[in-house]
Amino acid sequence: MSIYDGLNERQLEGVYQTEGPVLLLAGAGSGKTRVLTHRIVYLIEEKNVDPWSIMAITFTNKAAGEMRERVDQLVGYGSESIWVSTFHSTCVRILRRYIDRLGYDNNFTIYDTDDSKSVMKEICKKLQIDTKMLKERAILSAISSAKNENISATEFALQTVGDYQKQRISRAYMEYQEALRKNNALDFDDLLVKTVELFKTCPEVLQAYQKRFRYIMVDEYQDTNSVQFELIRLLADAHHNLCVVGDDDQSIYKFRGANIRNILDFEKVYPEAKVIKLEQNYRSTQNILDAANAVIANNRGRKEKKLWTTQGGGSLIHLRQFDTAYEEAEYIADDIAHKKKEQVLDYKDCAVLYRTNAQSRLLEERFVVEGIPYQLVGGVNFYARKEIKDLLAYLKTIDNGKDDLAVKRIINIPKRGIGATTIQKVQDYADAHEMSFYDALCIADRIDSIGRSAVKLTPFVTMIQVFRTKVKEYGISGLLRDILDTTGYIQTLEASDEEDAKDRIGNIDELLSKLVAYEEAHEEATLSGFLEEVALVADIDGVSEDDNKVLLMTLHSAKGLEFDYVYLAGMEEGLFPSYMTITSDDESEVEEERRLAYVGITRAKKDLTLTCAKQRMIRGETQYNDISRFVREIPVELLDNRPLGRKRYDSDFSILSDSGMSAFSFVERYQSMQAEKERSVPSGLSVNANRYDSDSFRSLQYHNRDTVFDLKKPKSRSGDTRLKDLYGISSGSSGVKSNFSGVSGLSKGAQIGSSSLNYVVGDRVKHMKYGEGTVLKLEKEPKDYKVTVSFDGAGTKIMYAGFAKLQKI
DNA sequence: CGTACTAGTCTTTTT
DNA sequence: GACTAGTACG
Repeated sequence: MSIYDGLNERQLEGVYQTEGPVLLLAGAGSGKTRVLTHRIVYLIEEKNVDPWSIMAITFTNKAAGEMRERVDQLVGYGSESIWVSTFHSTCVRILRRYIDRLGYDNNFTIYDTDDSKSVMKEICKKLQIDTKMLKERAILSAISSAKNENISATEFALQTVGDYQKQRISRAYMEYQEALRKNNALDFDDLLVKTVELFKTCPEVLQAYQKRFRYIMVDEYQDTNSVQFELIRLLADAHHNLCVVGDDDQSIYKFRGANIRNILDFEKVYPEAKVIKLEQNYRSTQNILDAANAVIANNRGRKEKKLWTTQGGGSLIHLRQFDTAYEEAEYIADDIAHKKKEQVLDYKDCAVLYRTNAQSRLLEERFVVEGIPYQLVGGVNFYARKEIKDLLAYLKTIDNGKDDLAVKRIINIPKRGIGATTIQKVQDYADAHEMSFYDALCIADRIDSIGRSAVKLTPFVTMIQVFRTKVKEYGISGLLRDILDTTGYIQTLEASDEEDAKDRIGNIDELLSKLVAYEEAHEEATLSGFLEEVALVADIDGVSEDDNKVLLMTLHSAKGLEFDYVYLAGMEEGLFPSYMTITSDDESEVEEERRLAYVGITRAKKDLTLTCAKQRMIRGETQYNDISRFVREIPVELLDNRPLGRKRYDSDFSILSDSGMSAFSFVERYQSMQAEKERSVPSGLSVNANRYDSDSFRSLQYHNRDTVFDLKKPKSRSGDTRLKDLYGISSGSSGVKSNFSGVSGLSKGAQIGSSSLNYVVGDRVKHMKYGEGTVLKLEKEPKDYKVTVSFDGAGTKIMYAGFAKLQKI
């Protein structure tokens, strides 16, 4: 009995085809990881390939660890010398050795998005870029896109002729790279770009790696960007033993530069490539696969694939719609709790997936209430928290004095009475003498302009120096303890009346344990090593299968994972697909969302539940969204529309009714109701309303939370009576300003705004985010008008007129 | 120099 | 609604 017996013919083909370029088109759940691990085992055991000359690139550290583990189980030796890691980690490893050849120090620091933003902020100030017109974020994302295409600052500059905006970005790009170089720092994209640059400028380095890596494998190939492709191409150039594994239907990272052409055009770049399709699915039931196939079939320009399984149909896909997002969360929590009680499932078999991180809050609250253990993946990164960033900045300063950003972050934390003016003076001096900020600090007593403030700076510098000398004695965890003691960071936190001081201290404890764990795992635990690991962790990396917890995460984070029970929450137009993509001119954006839906559906092994809410609060705004088009793309016979066994859900909307009404008849009914409403509202009514200052507005929103709107039974009929008669406000032809009294209970009083409603029911209007739409309804609220608009792209929304800032068109 | 409050922005997804 | 940057004031 051989270890390859369990593989099907196609999979074996992928295992045995070790030489030359191979494209493994692997549908979801088709066992691609199995092929990859067995391929590695085959290379080592049957082909006597030295594990040292095998490189495998995965998408996350977690995947890398799992692959190594699996190979370990099969081979039992040598797996530790296989180079398995992510693109970013791979590059860091190479750059740590050779980046001095590009004029950086080998102990460079890695900047996260926050760090980059701080740098960019200063640059904008320096270049006098009005960040209202051109946001730091926008500049950074332009730079990032350029880097993903391997376009350097100099090359970028060449493409800007005649485009003023681009020229500004180009200047900023130049300055940004210069600042990073000065700080001896690289951002995420630089890790890739600089490695490619290194290979191109130092052929001997490239050759050394080419010689070493005789077999290269890349997982999740559909999500590689142009630089990553370039990197792989360079590395594989000597032996051409490149095996890429991916699924074009699961390409979901276009927004960060992934180039789907990499996988679609693989055969063009490598005409001799062997293409193997894996279509047999070992993960899900036929019903789930049918749903996934049906949804993804709506995309164009894909490599035709159809997943199949020998498993039976399985249970139908559950579809539930609720009045509010609260009820949605309640249902999911209840359902899991119920099934757990019945011993149908264990917590760890479940995952709740959603489109946006913001959706996690309600779910979390509900899980807490019901006492269901859960783990949240993503959201605010642990290492992005303030207290953690502070302490990391200490470590960075001690590790790399050139990192001005880190030094400036902590120089006055905890408070040392060093203010912005002093910092600016030191910076000016550093600029004038072309030295780092920290070096200028060291000689602060000799800088005239600083004067008496130097007394405050010297102890800081001394402290850092002492840390540097002591780190060798007590190791890195000892260093952190010393930092905490010496600075009194925790005491300061305790003394502050901040509510979450306890949480923060808890986080610090966690950081400390992470340091200890790092020391235990690495014989030569260095500060740089730890900081690097920290910079490159993905949220998902912290997830362990041993914990018996329900996982909550975004669809993006769920890629590559599988669960018996999957809940896809928030299946609503405008949320998923997001209004950004619906309103975009680029049609391919909705296709990317559809791929995301495909990823979500195919995570489920046994049971899939789709939920949505009629009403949902997003960024303080109540939205009413239609059921997602992706749900409608699922053949109705795959969906259950029966009520659950428990009474309380029977009253859920019509899809749950005994009448056997399907989701589609629900949608139809919903639409006809919309149309009905449109007809019943009088037209030709023009109203001038007042706008309120932000104070009154806040209370409006608050009020809004407690109000349950119901599209079926409008609370107030804006129907037959003219608004002005009803509410005693003057109305008239558009453009006439009017006051309206009778607003009470507002602390600052409702100021009479200058804007007015110049649209009426039936008018076409434009919204900043949702684009164009038709006004369906205007309702008077105590403090503002509630406007119902059916947007062409983004569905129907109810919003407050004062907030929505609708333009008549 | 430190604070407390205000106004503005925002997120769709992340190595 | 949540968070952050900016500002006015002590």
